[in-house]
Amino acid sequence: MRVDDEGGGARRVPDAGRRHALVRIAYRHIVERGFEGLRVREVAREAGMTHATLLYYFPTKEALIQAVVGYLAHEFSVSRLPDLAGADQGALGDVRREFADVRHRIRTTPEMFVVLSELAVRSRRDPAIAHILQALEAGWRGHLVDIMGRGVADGVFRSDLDVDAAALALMAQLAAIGYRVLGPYAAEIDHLIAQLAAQTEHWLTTSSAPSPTEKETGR
Amino acid sequence: MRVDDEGGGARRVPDAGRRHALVRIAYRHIVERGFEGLRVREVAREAGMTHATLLYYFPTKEALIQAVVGYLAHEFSVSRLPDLAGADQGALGDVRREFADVRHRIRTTPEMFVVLSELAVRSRRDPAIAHILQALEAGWRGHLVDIMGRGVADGVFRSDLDVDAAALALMAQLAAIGYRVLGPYAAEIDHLIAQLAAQTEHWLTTSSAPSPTEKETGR
Amino acid sequence: MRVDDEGGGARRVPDAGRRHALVRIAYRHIVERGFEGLRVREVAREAGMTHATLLYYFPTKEALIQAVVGYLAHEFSVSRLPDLAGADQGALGDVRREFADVRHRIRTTPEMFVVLSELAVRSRRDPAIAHILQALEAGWRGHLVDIMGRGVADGVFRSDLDVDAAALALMAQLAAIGYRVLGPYAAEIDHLIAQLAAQTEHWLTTSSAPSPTEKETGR
Amino acid sequence: MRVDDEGGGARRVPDAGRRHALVRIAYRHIVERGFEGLRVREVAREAGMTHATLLYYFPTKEALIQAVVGYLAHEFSVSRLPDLAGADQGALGDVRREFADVRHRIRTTPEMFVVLSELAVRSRRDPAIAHILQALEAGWRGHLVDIMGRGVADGVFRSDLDVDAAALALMAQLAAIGYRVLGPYAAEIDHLIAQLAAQTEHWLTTSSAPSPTEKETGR
DNA sequence: CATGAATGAGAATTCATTCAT
DNA sequence: TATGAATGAATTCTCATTCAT
Repeated sequence: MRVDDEGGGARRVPDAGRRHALVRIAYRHIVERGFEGLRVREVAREAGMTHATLLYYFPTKEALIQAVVGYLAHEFSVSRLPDLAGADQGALGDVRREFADVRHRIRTTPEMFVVLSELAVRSRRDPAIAHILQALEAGWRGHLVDIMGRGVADGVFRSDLDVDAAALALMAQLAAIGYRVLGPYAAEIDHLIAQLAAQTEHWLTTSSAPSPTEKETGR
Repeated sequence: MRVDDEGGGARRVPDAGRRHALVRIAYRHIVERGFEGLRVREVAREAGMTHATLLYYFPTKEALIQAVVGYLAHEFSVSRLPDLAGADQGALGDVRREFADVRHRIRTTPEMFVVLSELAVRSRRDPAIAHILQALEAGWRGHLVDIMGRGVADGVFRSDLDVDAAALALMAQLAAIGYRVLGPYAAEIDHLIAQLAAQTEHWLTTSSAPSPTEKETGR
Repeated sequence: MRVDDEGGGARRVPDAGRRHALVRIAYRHIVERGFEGLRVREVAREAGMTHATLLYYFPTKEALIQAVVGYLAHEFSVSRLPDLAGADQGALGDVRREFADVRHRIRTTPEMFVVLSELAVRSRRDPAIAHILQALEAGWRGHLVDIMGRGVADGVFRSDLDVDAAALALMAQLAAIGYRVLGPYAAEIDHLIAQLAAQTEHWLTTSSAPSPTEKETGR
Repeated sequence: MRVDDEGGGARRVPDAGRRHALVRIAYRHIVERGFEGLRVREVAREAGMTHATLLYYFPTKEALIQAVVGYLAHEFSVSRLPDLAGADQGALGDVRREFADVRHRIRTTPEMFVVLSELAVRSRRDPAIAHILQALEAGWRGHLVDIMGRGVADGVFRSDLDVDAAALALMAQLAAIGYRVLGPYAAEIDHLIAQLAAQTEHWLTTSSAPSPTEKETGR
């Protein structure tokens, strides 16, 4: 279980390296056993140290969790589809890309959504987590609002689009897709994404003729 | 703290009453502190008994949790909007009703969604919960597929509608709404519902030819 | 597991009957799970009553155990080989009969030895049990001393026999046979009995020529 | 897991020492209160630590018990009478030595028999204990068979001796002596030992012909 | 007689955390 | 840095016993 790795060079792994290793292990543990199943002893052992040493790097379990959350936030932002070289796709392309992104994430790093939902649940009781999650969402939302605004400005989206509402709806749908990774419908994820993408696109690109239905949903 | 409660008769409710009270208290605790924060001692104390007595009613903590899950499932099914007396609403009306239902639930029993998401997270590790949740979703999905099929048959929905995909998408959207109860966007829930409802309706009722023409038939 | 037995006659089993049933069940439980595994609830359930009712018959678990001990003592005394009609066997016959008895008991009611050894262990901490066991042994020992005395008087046994020591040794050997029921040598019990019987008889019936070895065992 | 134990140095005995101390205390507790009376809290307290610390050394109560059993097995094998320097005693001497051993053990470490009988009772439900006990007995039995065989080969024991049966009988007798430590006849142990030794020797050394003649060869 | 309900006094075990070295 | 040792606070669960009805 020891990690004697590095051969000759600088003898000991510097602070950051060990910390990072611990965070990644903790991350994986949360994926596998959930938040309530996270044990500092286990994480430490897997990292080749005792729990006492782990608590040297992270003075408290909470601190470790915070680091995991930070790690997740970072991973989330770098896990988008690599940019299609240069080409500007326009607002519609950007929306499509959002769906493509979520599909890409589900394919490459599905555990991310597992942690994300654990986090979402936990955020209700943990303000620190709530704060980070909120920041994440706020940034994303702004991004979507931008896209919507651009789409309207470019005449690609319907002129009467409620930019905020559309962004909100898109975000909710994309999130909903992520939550499905967990459930028994994982196999149908691609269908779901295609369907939601089609519906969204259809809505966004329909010309403005106002249908009377839109305002009457509730009873 | 005693719960000599309800009923009209005279005798003490011997079993079911106490059990039910315990389940409701446990339910509330899960809402407030999450699954991992559920403590039999706390629940028992709040019910005016010792934890030993609680374990008399529920031989194990797990049994209590199962009862809570059962309670939730039941509550979920009875928490729909009361039926609009007799009147058949048609498929479109049924879809609208789904959105209305979710809004109604969010207004009257928002905690339900809290427990539901705790459950969803927990179901990944607890087969018993996974099973119940799955049954719940399967039933719901069948219901939505029915609606979609009826809508197509009645000519109210587009003739080329992918019934299964549409149901799946609708379910995801409705769930997405529920998940939002937790987050910081609670205030915008109504907007979100309206938007998703509009988009969905728009998609469903568009005639097959990708023309901008919209036809509205439902009442 | 219910014990609805008796058909029409006197409706309820009188005190003694129920008590006896409970004792027998408890006895069996001790055989199967040992003293520390005895649970009043289990015994009661098997008797078709609640533990509260059992504690009505036996005010305390200890009282139930005492009753079991009494039952055992009684069973032990009636479990001897049925008398060989009338015929007086003489002292040697009596000794043989002791060995035959122990073999008979092992064949017919081996559990008795299980309980007996549980009891023996427990008697070290429970004076009440110790007392009963002691009475049992004292009676038995007296019986053996009688036999030995008679054997010497009749000239069947060696004239220099230490009656007390011989009785003590015989008792110890017979008990040792019983203890073997538990262990892995159960299959060899018959050999063991035969061997010990032969050795004992040989000793008892050897003529008195005093061998110098007898006094030099210890170092 | 470190084993820096005692040598001569200065350091505190880090691991083995404490563990050993705990085992000895537990051993004593079993002697005094039996297996069912063993409480980790008590043992820990007596060792000057909290029960949590004890469970640091022995992750489970069962582990502690196993250690006690191991300790007993070890103690049992070293508790024999110290060898009479060099001198070969012959088979008869070996048999005598067995009796002398049991007397020695009863004098110096009578508790051993207490634990042994607790163990014997418990072994019926605990395969781990059964296994150890069995190994102990098997080894002992082999030893006795050896002695018997040698005795016959050397012409010291009767030529028609059933070596296996005699060993079995001897083992049972020696065990019988041990069991007596518990009971109220402790005072007579020496008589018992002498008597059984005499009977055994008498049997072993009688010449084959069922004649009353006795021949003594051993020193 | 009989019982359902309630309870208290433990029991073992878990786990994050502290601390001297 | 790193760790072994120690701990306390909590947690679930067990079980004999009590008691009102």
